[in-house]
Amino acid sequence: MELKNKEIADIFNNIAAMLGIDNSPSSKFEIRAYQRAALTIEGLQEDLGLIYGRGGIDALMELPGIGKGLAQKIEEYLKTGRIRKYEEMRKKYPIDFVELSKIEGLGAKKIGVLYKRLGVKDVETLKDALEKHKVRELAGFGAKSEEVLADGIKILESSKGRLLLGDVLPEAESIVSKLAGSGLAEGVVIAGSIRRMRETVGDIDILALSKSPEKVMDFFSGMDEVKSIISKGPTKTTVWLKIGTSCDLRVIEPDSFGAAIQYFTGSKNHNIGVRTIAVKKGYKLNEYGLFEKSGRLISSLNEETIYAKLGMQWIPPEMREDRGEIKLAQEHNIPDLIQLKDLMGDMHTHTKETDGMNTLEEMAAAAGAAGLAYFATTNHTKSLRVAKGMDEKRFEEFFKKIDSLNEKLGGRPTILKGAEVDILKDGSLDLSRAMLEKMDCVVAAVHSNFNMSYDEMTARVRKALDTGLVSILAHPTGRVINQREPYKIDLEKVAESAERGMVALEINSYPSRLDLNDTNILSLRGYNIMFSVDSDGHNVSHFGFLRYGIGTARRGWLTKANVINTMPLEKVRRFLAKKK
DNA sequence: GCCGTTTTCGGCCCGACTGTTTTCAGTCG
Repeated sequence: MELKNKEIADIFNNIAAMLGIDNSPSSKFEIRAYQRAALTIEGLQEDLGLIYGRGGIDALMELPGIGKGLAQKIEEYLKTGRIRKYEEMRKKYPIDFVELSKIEGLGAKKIGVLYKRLGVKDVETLKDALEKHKVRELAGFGAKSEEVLADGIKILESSKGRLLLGDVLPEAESIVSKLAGSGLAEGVVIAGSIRRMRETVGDIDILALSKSPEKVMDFFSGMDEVKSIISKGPTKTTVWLKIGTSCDLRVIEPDSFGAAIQYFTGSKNHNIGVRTIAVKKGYKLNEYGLFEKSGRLISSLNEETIYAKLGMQWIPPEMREDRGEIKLAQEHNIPDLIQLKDLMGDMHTHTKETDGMNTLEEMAAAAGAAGLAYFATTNHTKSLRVAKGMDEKRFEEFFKKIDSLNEKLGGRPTILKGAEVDILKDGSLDLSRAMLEKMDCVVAAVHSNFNMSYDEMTARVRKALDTGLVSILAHPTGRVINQREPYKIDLEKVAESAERGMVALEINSYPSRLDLNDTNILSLRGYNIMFSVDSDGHNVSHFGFLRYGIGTARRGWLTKANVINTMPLEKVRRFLAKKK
């Protein structure tokens, strides 16, 4: 997330917490408004400063849950670096709510009591109070509370925050398959942010259908993956996993499947939107079904019917972020999103010749096994010395190998000749024009001098695209999740060049990249540009990353027609040759 | 503080689990 966005979301969450302590009845909904806005901002990833720069207060007010009051507070923060109302409130409660709230079981009310009675304002002062056993003396707290809080602090300190989808999804699938194999459940599925294919995951949500919930919960809480049990009941159990995240299991009657999976998939703001529509129609929607006021069940078995009874089209999970999809579903204009099976090729892969782990032959076999009809090998170029980047001579040699292997394979799959050519500091490309013109697929990327100004970086990349030699711009923002911020670049200006020069923008499927991300893609909807969903595979297993890139493309509302590597080989060759 | 096919006031999603309680508030998702 963009840094400013996190700061503003934290401030809104802090304000919500402070309002929560004071407990006036009218503030109940004000609290919810601040929390909802914070959630919206946390999910944005596009910089609020950019949005504000584009359209001012009005652009901010278009964001769901942000009205005039909050838009003005965001403006104040962007301009002055502070929000006066917040600083006033901080004088009364100088507490780090955001940090303290991360402790399981600790919310605004309890934090307020701990502050007023014991002066607790951050994790350190809480630890001190716990060690002196002062917490158990407070009304509403006991010895057990001290134990739970101490455990919560340990978990918080060992937690790494949100984990990569690419790390968590395989773990979730393993848990699901064990639960399904137990014979205790009729069905087990993944819900939550994993089903929505968010790039990072805060916890794992699993839904099981069973008529003997207690047995399922016993099996689940006893699994090898589990480190400790946070709470356990017949319909809901939460555990902490050894991989460093929590996992919720909800067990539900098979008849309620549709209502349950809809509810547990979220997002929270999407559900609030859908439930509000239900209320307006005089219904009630919960995880057990859609009901009339009288309590009569209208629908519960599948998601499609529930959305239909609310006058909506079914909404793919990846779109359920309260970003306009509810209105679209009411108008029956939900796009037919791209699917993994639509991919016919992969335009960005590496081999042992540079920093890949496998030979060309091994990569070809793996691409074929992954169901691809073609793939481009795009090794690094000479300037990238750490990756043993290749010069013109080595590319000539390597391409001879491709010719002979292509002959041998007879198109199963077809290997395209390419390079991931460095865009140098001055915007020139790291191979000769003559060499690049010989290639089927030129992927260009920035791998150095990340700290340029907004204008310099934008000009650098546009200069490269404007050569007419580039087929695809790889990982266009350069961000690496939890490691490196995106470099400063004007994607709209880049999109102008891409549109003019028939350059596809990459959705890099590497789990730590996923670049462009969903919000980048959505922000470029006004441009007539194509995308390329690529693995950036460095070994044979990395073709499996493509599902994460497809998830991101779906979160960006893309269809098959927006993505070049859904085309059959001859058609994609025409695109690469820049012929319409 | 947000929001509008009940539109500028008067509503605002809904249920499970826990600990400390004797009927519920706080927390979470």
